[in-house]
Amino acid sequence: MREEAILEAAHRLLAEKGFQGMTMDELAARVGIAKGSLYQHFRSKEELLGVALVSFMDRISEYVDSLSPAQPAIERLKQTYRRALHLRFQEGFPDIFNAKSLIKESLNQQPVYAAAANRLVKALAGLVDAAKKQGDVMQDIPTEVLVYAAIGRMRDPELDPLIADGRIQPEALVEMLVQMFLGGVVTDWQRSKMRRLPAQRVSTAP
Amino acid sequence: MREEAILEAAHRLLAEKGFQGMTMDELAARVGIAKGSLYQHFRSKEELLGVALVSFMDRISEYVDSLSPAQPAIERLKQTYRRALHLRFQEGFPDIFNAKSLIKESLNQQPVYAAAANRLVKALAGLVDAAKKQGDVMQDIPTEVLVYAAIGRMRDPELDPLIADGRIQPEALVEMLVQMFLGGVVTDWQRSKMRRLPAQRVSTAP
DNA sequence: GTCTATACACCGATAGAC
DNA sequence: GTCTATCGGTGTATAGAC
Repeated sequence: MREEAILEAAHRLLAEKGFQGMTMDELAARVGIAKGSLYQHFRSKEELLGVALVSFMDRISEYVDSLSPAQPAIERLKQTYRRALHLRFQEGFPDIFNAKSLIKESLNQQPVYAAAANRLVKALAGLVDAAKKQGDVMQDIPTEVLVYAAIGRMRDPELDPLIADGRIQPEALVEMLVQMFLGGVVTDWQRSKMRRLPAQRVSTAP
Repeated sequence: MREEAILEAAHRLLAEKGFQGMTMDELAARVGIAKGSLYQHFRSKEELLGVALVSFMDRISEYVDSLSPAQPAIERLKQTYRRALHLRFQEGFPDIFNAKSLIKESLNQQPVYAAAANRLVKALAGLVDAAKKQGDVMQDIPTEVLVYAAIGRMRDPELDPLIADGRIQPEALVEMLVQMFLGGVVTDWQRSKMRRLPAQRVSTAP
């Protein structure tokens, strides 16, 4: 399908340059069609962004759903994080949630986008909640904070210099990131000194 | 000084919309001067970006230098992270290192930018190395990976939805982020099961 | 559906008066 | 130095032929 080719090119371009940096000219050139033809498939650049993000988020949601529930949730969480990091280093990872962005409003007006975002957050929250119940994730950080932090860590654009300059291999970096996210950076001794956080509530989505 | 006002407005605008999204029209409007006048202080938008990032990075570097060396390095690291998070929630946190960006080259051609970036990385690396020597930070993650991860976590744009929707207070979130970055998210029991990483080397900067 | 051509708006940067 | 006015280039979107 032609639209799939457009979406894949858009996905890469979005990860590279962001929404503002991606131009319809360059996108058309990469796909190998005329710029005007893009508008036969998508009504606007913003709609194109929405559809591209949906297809990307669905890939992760489907991956979560594909994992066997027999596995401990913490393992599924770890696998999902690894999977997202591999996607990120292979193809890039677009800016899925950008609250302050100029385009947030137009994205939220696209029902398919809102649905896909909700599905992804729910899938990850399910993993986190299950891992908490199984005693593998700390209780004192609210699930929603963990979920958004996890999504942020899948993207982590600040790590690009290390990769781009060839100073570390992506495979090695993936395992370090897994350990940092799940286990933190301090030693056991130092960790035992950290005090528990007071219970905090996160209000539900508006 | 007029230039300080421009830089402060630019700093906020960059954090909100990024380099591409910031326009000289809007910047001039926020400062309250005409667009043409901007070019009396900065030769181009790219130069303006460079100077704005320098002043921002220097604030963090100076904060690190201001901390008493009598304190354990892990405490100084924690304080620096808290300080950066407060900056981030109050004023925003610009995209300091964006390797894939279109403007990376022009930034690296500005000696003041390269010097400030180097100073910031060195300051944080000093803290991390000292904390490692004092036995408070795990040895099996290279210092440079920790430094870039820390910078990324100071920015963490994916957390904005929680704040923007008023679902959690920034002060509460700061402490959660500190705990997550330093201590990770898993329980003690689960953490004891994580295997140590093989020793990895990160090659020096080119 | 795909193309070329073009309309229309915006943005970075400059010119020139005050 | 600051202003207004404007140039040149670029980007989104559309029109119309094939």
